[in-house]
Amino acid sequence: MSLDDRKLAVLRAIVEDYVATQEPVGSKMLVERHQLGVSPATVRNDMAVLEEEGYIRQPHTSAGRVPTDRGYRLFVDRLSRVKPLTPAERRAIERFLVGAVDLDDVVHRTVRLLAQLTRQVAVVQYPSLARSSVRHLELVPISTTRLMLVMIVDTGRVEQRLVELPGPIPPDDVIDLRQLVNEKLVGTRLADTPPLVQALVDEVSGELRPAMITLSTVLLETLVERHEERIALAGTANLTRGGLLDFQGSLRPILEALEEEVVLLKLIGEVEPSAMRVRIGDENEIDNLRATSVVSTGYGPGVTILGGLGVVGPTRMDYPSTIATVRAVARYVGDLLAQN
Amino acid sequence: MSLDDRKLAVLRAIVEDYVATQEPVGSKMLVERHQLGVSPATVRNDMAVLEEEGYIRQPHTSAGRVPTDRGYRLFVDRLSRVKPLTPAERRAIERFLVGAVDLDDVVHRTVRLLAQLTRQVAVVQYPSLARSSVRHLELVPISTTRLMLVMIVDTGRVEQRLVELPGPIPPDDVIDLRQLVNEKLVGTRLADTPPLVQALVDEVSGELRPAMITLSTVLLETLVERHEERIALAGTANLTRGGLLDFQGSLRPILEALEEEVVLLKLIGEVEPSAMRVRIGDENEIDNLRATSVVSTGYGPGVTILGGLGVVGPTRMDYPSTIATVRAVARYVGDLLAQN
DNA sequence: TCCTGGCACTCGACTCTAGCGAGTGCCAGT
DNA sequence: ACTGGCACTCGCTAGAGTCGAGTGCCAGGA
Repeated sequence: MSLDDRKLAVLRAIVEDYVATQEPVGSKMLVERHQLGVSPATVRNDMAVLEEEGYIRQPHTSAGRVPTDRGYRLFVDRLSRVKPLTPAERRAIERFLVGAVDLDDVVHRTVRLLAQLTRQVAVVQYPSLARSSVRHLELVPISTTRLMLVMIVDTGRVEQRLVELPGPIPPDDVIDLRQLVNEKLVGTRLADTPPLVQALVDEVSGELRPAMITLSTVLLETLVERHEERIALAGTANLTRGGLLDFQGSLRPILEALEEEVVLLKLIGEVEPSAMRVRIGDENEIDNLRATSVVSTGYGPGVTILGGLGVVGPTRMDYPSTIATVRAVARYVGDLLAQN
Repeated sequence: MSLDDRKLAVLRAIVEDYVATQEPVGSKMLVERHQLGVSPATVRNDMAVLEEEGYIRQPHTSAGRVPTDRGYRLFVDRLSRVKPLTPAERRAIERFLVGAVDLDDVVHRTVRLLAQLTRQVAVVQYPSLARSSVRHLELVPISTTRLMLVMIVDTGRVEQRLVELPGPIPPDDVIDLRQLVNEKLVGTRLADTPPLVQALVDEVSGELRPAMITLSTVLLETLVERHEERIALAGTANLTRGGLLDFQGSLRPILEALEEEVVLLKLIGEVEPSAMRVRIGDENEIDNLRATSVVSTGYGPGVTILGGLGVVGPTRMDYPSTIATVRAVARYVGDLLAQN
């Protein structure tokens, strides 16, 4: 059975009112606040149908209705238009991000901005290494048997790792090594480097070889195995808004989930290019976040995706605004990084 | 009026019981659980005195007593011995920190370890730049007018900044610049570099000079002005332990405070070498943390201090254990970094 | 066929009262 | 100086009563 237009309008009204007031909404209130053109009794009948279909539910008999996850889903998919940002918000984004001096700074400012604008928990992934390319590799001798490998990628990220060599190595050899790896690897995307690193080892012979083998191991580790994804988080204090009404009293599982980088990456990491992803309540794979909704997207210059960002909040959130804000911030950050 | 031994014993018992049970403790319970050798009535008299002196208070007439901040202070200063760690804890520390591959890894593991052992919010400052010394400076050309400055310090931290040159610069000049700054600055403590940087500028003449001036500005900024302190945080979920009893229901101000790096630095930054600092409730300078206690200390190899670390929890915390754990972790991390 | 006004009913939220009991302060006695 | 006894306080809990928002259903009307 499909829902007619009025029923959809009723659902929309319920979602909007509930998001605004945070209280179950009844038929009378509804006709008062929205011009539905029908009587409360009619609305009640519609509500009964909506409830049967699983879009809304009653917290207890004889209280108003509350949207279910399914109701929010329908609302997001078919009943809402993305709200355009206010000029003030637009200005806030620019003001906040102008003047960032390095990548760390950009990411930190972004995550705080997002938390502030949406009044929710914001998550921003650093540009993913796998999708970046090598700009420069530096080898700094620490002692005769130890090097520090510093890798600079085109998004501005810098990774370092200690290399324990199998034996002492003269300074000149370090210079040779540096030149070799730079020649072969600079400019390539990190996802494409593993075979090149292998080729590099095969090419080298003589006394440099053992050092190169060790170095290549560390390189591969840095590039691929330990996927060095980094994440910034802000706005956890926003979880306490609305008292204990959201999240039925226990912030615990949510805070726990937000501390796991792996979990966060899962939340905002697997993004289809430039698409918004909205996960409502039970749709989340992570059990601890079944009481929340996650709005996320990828960012990057043009169609390239460097990383993900998004917000986590109560299922009872203002989806149109949140989606608009997340999208706008993602676009802005993407462009900003493109200027690099 | 000074307190006799029994009154102190009573205070100690009250603190211990309250920390354990989280409930106001009455005279009867007290004599049952601790061998005080006197009757409840006597204890009541002692309690009356302790209350008059401001060490304990009654939540309401005819409930048990609860320690005040002042009571905890006396307890920490004079009534408790630092509890030695259990072998299990000691093992946990080693197991957790062995196998850290780089500085980031060390800090992350440390902060999680600390949060887990104390079951509170843990804060760890990255080794302070000011107290480290330069190991290597690298200049990577990004374009003809842009360089990336990468500074590696002896604690393993790596900082990068973009340098916008006043005009194009040939590759050879970059090499000269690199050599110059490395010659002069490698090995010096960052706190001592500003005059050296100045001297460097004065020494250079010719076409290199404008580039060197810009570079020196960025260097000084990185070294001093933007004090690039970094902080890691973990265990915020522990704030929700004990339901809403601690922090009288509102985590908000605490979460807000913990999101401010400046605030965190103030908390654990200004440490006297190897001394433990305990701030109880109202003793905290930060208003949002007046309901919490902070246990912190510095860490570093030997007597050198590289940074601070500590935990934030309810005033009602197990001070002896917490202090022991914080101290042990600080020592261990200090030694670990010394091996670098 | 669809909508509406009316009506009886449900049930959570709030208020009020009474009783319980842990805990206290005080006092007289040892 | 300590103790046992006693009257008192007051938060907590349980139960009863009331209120009212909101519902489902039904009969009548467009």
